[in-house]
Amino acid sequence: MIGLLDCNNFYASCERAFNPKLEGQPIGILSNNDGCVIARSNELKPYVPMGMPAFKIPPHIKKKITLLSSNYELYGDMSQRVFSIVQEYIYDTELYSIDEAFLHLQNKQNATEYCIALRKIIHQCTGIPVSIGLSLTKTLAKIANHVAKKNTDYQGVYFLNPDHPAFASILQQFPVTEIWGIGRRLSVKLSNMGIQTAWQLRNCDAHFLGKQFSVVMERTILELRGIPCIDLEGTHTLKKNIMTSRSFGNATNDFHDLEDIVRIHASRGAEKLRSQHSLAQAVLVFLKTNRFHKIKSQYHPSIAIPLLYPTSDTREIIQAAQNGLRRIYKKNYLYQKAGIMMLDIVGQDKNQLNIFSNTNTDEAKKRSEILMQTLDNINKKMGRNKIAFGATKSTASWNLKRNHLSQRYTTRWDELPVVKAV
DNA sequence: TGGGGATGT
DNA sequence: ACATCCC
Repeated sequence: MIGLLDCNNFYASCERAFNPKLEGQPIGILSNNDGCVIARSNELKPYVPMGMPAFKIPPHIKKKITLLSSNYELYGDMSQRVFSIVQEYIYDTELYSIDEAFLHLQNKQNATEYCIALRKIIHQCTGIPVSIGLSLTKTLAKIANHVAKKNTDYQGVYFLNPDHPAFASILQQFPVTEIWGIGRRLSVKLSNMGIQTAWQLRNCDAHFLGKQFSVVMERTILELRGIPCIDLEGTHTLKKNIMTSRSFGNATNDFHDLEDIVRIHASRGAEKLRSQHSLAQAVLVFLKTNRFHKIKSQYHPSIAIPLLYPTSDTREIIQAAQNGLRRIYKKNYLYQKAGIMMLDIVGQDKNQLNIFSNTNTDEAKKRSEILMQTLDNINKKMGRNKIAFGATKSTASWNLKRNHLSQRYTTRWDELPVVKAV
């Protein structure tokens, strides 16, 4: 039995857990740089569609609602609290996103009751409401989760049983657009073929549509029939690419700004590599101008710099990234975004010696490992970027815009919630 | 007017 | 070296 646990309106619920005044209010959380609405409380949903840019919200609506900058430090910590409880009660879990986890439930008989109890504990300990969908496959568990959220009769847990008579009618009412793995583009194509509901897709020729679209489509159809094709992924599955990027608060064409930015992303990328015990064989650097400025000329360059040997050493990754930056930078453009990607990732055991390199001797390799480990340990203990390569002004104009940030209630001593006894 | 991925051509 | 698709 597969479960999908999903926190309800997660970001909004995190804000409410520490600010009860927001209870029952229409609130929205904004993306980085206070750009788009990326999370909404139920009360906001009728007024503001998902993903709407903040500047497009009509003023008379804006007056009546609360918009907050995203506070990932808070959400990340609350996420850990929720899932550490989940993992106390369920051994086999896959953390799928900041607010979702797939669960593998051994005992089919009492799964629903067990999940109802788990849900209560999570709410009691964290203040976060969650919904749990149960079924035979991940794709069906996702649908079950929608049912659990929509229908208040179920106490937040619903078991979608393919053998139950209700199964067909639930899938008949479920639009293809909302199926996990079917997005806007695909649902338009399916709609043109006359396929509009999950039930219709379930009854299609999986092999034929697999050829027409992709293996992903084929698996989705089989999963809709209750045949598991997508396993739970353990923490051991290595990422094949690692990207870190960010849009700027203000566009810039200053080369030194871009060097700072690329260095920060390269350091972060190297950290991510080390945290999954892998090495990259190439680093890709990219820049982007603002794609919404139709009039100004656009430039979206990228370049992949091969590394001499697989590495996760911050210094070498920074070197490569800055070489790449130098080669793609042109001063006549205003850049809005920059980032790096780690490519051709391999396991740490692939760190073979290279006879052509005097920086990859056994001795140098050991020293690099010790240095990086020390760096990671200090930053883990003292806070991200406590120790870094090169200094960066914290007032730089390209820094994130976050004008409506709430307190980081759970991770900063000076931002703890204050209780007043009257 | 977001960030992070996988996969296709 | 992109482009497309998805969450």
